[in-house]
Amino acid sequence: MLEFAQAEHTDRETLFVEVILPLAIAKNYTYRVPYELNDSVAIGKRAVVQFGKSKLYTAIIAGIGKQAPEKYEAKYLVEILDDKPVVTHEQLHFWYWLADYYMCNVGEVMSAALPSALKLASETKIMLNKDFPVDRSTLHDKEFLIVEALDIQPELTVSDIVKLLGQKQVMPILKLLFEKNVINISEEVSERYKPRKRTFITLNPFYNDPDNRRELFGILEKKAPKQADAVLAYIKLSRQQKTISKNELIEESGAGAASIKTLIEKEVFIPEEKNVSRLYFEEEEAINNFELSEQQQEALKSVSDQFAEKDVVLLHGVTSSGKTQIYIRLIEEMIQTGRQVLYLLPEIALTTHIIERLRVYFGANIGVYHSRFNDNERVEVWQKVLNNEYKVVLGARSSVFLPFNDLGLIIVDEEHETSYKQFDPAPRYNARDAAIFLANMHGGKVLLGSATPSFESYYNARTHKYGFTELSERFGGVEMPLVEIVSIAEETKKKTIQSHFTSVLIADIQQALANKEQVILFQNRRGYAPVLMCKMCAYTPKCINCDVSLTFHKSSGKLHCHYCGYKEDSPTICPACGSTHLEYKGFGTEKVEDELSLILPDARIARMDLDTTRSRNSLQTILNNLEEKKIDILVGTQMVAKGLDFADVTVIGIINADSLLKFPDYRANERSFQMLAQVSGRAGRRGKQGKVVIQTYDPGHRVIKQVIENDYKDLYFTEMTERKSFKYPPFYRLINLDIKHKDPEVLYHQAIYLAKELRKHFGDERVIGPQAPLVSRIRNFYIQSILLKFEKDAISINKAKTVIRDTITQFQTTKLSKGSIVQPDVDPY
DNA sequence: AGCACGCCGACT
DNA sequence: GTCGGCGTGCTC
Repeated sequence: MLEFAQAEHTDRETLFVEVILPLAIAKNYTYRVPYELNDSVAIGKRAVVQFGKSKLYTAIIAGIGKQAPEKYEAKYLVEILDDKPVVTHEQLHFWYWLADYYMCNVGEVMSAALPSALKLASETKIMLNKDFPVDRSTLHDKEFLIVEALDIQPELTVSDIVKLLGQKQVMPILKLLFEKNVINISEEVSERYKPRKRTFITLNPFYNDPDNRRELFGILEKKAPKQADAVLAYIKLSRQQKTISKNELIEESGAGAASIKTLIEKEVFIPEEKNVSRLYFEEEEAINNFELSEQQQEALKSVSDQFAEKDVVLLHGVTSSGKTQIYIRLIEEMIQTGRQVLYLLPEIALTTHIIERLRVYFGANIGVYHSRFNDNERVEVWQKVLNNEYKVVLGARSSVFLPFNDLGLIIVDEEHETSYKQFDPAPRYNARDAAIFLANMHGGKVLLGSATPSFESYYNARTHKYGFTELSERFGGVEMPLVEIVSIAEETKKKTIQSHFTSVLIADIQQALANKEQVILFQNRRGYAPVLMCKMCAYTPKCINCDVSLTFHKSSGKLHCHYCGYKEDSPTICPACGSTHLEYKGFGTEKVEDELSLILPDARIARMDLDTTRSRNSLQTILNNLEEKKIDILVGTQMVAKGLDFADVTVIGIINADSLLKFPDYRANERSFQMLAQVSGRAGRRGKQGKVVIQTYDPGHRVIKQVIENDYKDLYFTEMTERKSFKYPPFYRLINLDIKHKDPEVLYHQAIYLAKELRKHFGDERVIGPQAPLVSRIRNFYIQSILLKFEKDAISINKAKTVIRDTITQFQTTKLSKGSIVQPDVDPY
């Protein structure tokens, strides 16, 4: 990779640098260093270079050499932006590894890794930073000129500024302006992270004194009994919990918001706005009660012990078992040794106040890195990590790209979360896997934590590649929910089932509603009915692009394709035979919602799926309504399974578990299991016993049994190693490809050709497809993936990559295709 | 990623 | 006869 060694040099020599450009190009380019910059060049610094006819880019110096290139005349680099490298040698190593592993260009990795403010290019947009009004008299002439121009035209590109100043060297000026907070650089219009605020109430310490308090009551009881109630309620609540929100107080006391407001004005109550989260309640409790239980202590010790031998340990802890507390102890230990810690969380979890809590705990040592932070903030974190000012970084997947010097520990929380994998632009990396490589590079350790570990991590743990530790009890005496399996077949026979709801489920829902508790119903299909079928000729409308049956949506009255979004009007007569006997088969969330409202007309029912949450704030609104108890029953798809914790949800109903159980491949089965376990884990909190009702035609199904017994640890493993009846046995790897073409015919031929090539190299049994699985994966004019069978050491994924790479290159030269080929992506599962 | 070059269809 | 579509190839 780094072909040039760092050169010893004097002023007189001509130096050449090899730079990484933030573009999807296959190789690095060499530039000539002007004499006066000889002393400034260093690996990891940013250089501004002209690439192509007129474009300027910020590149990273990846190597320095003295040899002039033979085949071409190297251009001079324009300028060096940094005094000190902004990218470390380790990072460069990491970039190259990532590019190789995920089959993309280093430039693409660079693009993903650097905050955009560090990547000034000619088309980069410059704006005034409105948050920081700056005293303009302190600006130099040229800076002033830029600021004035921005007054007239709020958005300028770097090229505009080049024209404005009549000079090529503008980057250093812009860099300075950025550092002075005068300008913003290319801030994406993405939604800014808005923490959710809630008002908390504390009693003025003045009234902690018994005499003062008595006096207060004396006055209030006569003049304002409602206010007296509020104060009493506060005192009552303060015995049970540490923090009291305004809403809780209103509810407990029966006094109105006005009374509380008056008390605040009288300075009896002191309000405080705090960021709160609706997600991950367990974290709050975890950090408030900081005594490790016996089981936690054992788990902590077990993790530490295993780190002596293993680089990675999987911590499997059921929902609410208090994994966070173990993380905190480990972080503390690591900081004491002076090494850095990276705490990875899935995107959504980061909006929580776990950040706040950890700040309290670790002070200014902790940094947060988040895609919804703006660029100024991101660059700030970058610099502080580089300067070793942050010992702990809490971040989403992109924080694996931060310039760590000495990473001792990476915690990957909710290790199974798919949001760790980046899908859309290359590099299509999984931060969990990248983290393992990263830690390894630094000689650090990785702790993977999850209540429902991913298949592959479980496998690695069971084969002793990873260490393994378990937390099987909920923390703080919270009971596991009761799980009841109800046979749909039996209730149908006894005629006790109404629509899709068994008598057991209805009874539980009614009980919950009577107790003013809430219910979540899970149905893993959106829309009204997934299939429309002609009763006469069995015709079903299919998507013109994707060849899957179209789902009927009652809300739009149309048939939708859930793969590509194609829509058409729902026919009233069969297009094939003209019959009017069309039948909706199966059911989705829309139908569940519809029919439940007939059975329970008084219940307030809401639906949460992709259709109801598409618009900007709708998800927020639904969650708020649920929390404020404006919703009694929430019907939803997988969305309801993810991290939603509400104290008053006591009943979870799984309308039809079978839709989760009959998937043909292990990976889908893994997901079903996780889904069931995650949904079930939501029932009951804070002293309330939860209940899970699973409706199924197949009560004896293994997966269901495992859920009841909470014994899924063996499930994965047995599925992987023993069961032969699965269509795709273990050790198959899904290799994600990204071959694009507008003509599905061409794609089809490419798919077949690719499979043929792979067969030639790996033998018939190892390659699945192309006909069934591979071709069915052609969607939206992409070949998305191919399945390969990997038996332990039999073939390396690298060989497969090489073959795929070669074959795909051939596509461009053979008559097979005129299509453009996008970088393939190997999914390391 | 941009951008130029070049080869084919539909227009003032 | 040209304008403009995008397929292809190159950028140090």
